[in-house]
Amino acid sequence: MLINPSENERLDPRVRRTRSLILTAFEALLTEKGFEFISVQDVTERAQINRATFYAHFPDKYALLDYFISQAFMREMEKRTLSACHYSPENLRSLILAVCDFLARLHSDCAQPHQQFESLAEGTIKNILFELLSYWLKQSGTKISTEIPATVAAWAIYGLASYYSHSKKRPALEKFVDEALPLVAVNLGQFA
Amino acid sequence: MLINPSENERLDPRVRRTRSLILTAFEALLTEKGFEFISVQDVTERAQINRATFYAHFPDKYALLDYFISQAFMREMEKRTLSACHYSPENLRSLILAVCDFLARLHSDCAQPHQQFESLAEGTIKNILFELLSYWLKQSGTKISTEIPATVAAWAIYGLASYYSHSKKRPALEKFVDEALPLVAVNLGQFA
DNA sequence: TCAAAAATGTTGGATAAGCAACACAGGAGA
DNA sequence: TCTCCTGTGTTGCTTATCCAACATTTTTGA
Repeated sequence: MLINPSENERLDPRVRRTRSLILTAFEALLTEKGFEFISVQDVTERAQINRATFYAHFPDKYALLDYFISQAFMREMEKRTLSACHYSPENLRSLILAVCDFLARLHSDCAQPHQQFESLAEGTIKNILFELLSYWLKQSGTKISTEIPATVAAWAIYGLASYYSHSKKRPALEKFVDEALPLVAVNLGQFA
Repeated sequence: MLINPSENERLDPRVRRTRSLILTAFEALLTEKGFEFISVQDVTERAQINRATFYAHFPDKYALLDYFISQAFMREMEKRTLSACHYSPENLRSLILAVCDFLARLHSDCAQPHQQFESLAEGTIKNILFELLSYWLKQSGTKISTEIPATVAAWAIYGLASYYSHSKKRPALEKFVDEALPLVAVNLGQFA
């Protein structure tokens, strides 16, 4: 529901190709040097596209990062079949697992994740989480506004994942999540 | 000399990309099914380009095969530094080795190399050989026309490679070439 | 043998990508 | 300070690609 697969398919093939070239180049550069050291020129040279073409798709490199994170995160959620779903404790558990996993991998894949990079990623991911949780809650036909509980849960989940992915010696993921799950579930369960 | 590297670089980036997409798709299809079973649609679908775009580059799939073989063969010759060169017995030996190698690999990489495929490839490769040998002979400033000796040698070399690549149990390549070399060398040596 | 389906080439008009040039902003170094 | 250099956005114009539609052939299979 968050992703519209047909939208992507009915896009002009040239647009699809260009975006994909940009994303691939950007991903490679992220593993090589920090986000702050990547210039638009770097990306366009690596992607073998014209610089003007880049600006036809993204206002600047920050928008590209946002798009990159969104794509990667949503693809991950799709893979775990969480996007077209509803609330349940099991689904919530899978979701938290997925976010922890994603964030941990993001940090290990990207060279020197710096402050700027982190906070941009955080905003993007929390937005998607908020949308997803709102969707879940609306599915269960609650009469109350979903905004508050979705916000609380989105922040809580991201906080857990951030804590997990930054821990020096990461605890066993499953155990960590099982311990944290009830705290988030109690906030959502009463609305769903 | 046979290849003009700058020509490829000053090409429109979109053209380079499209050709490369077509070649990659075609190569993959060749390993999967025989040339005769590959349609233009197959290629354009795999390459994710419009069918009309294909026809803007190649008149039909036979022209594509020609281009494909030329590219691959010339790249192979470039790699062995035979293209910008002159005649000498050692160079001739390397050349024969390269052709045998190329043809043998071509036959093992492509699914069911059929009659049509073979004769098209043969024509393309012999043309390139002819150009290369002519260039070699002209380098040595001979006064006599290079056409006859270049033709004889091109056919002889291709014949050797064809024989080699079709033999049931292929003899040791080096030994095979060393045995054949003098026969070709005697035809070229007197003109260079 | 015949009709349906699939592949081939071609066309005109729409659109994305490329290019060269520009003004501008920041940083490095003399 | 001044200049040089590199990166940023933007623009008008050109060109390659896309698309939908069409008439033909070729293949299929009933």
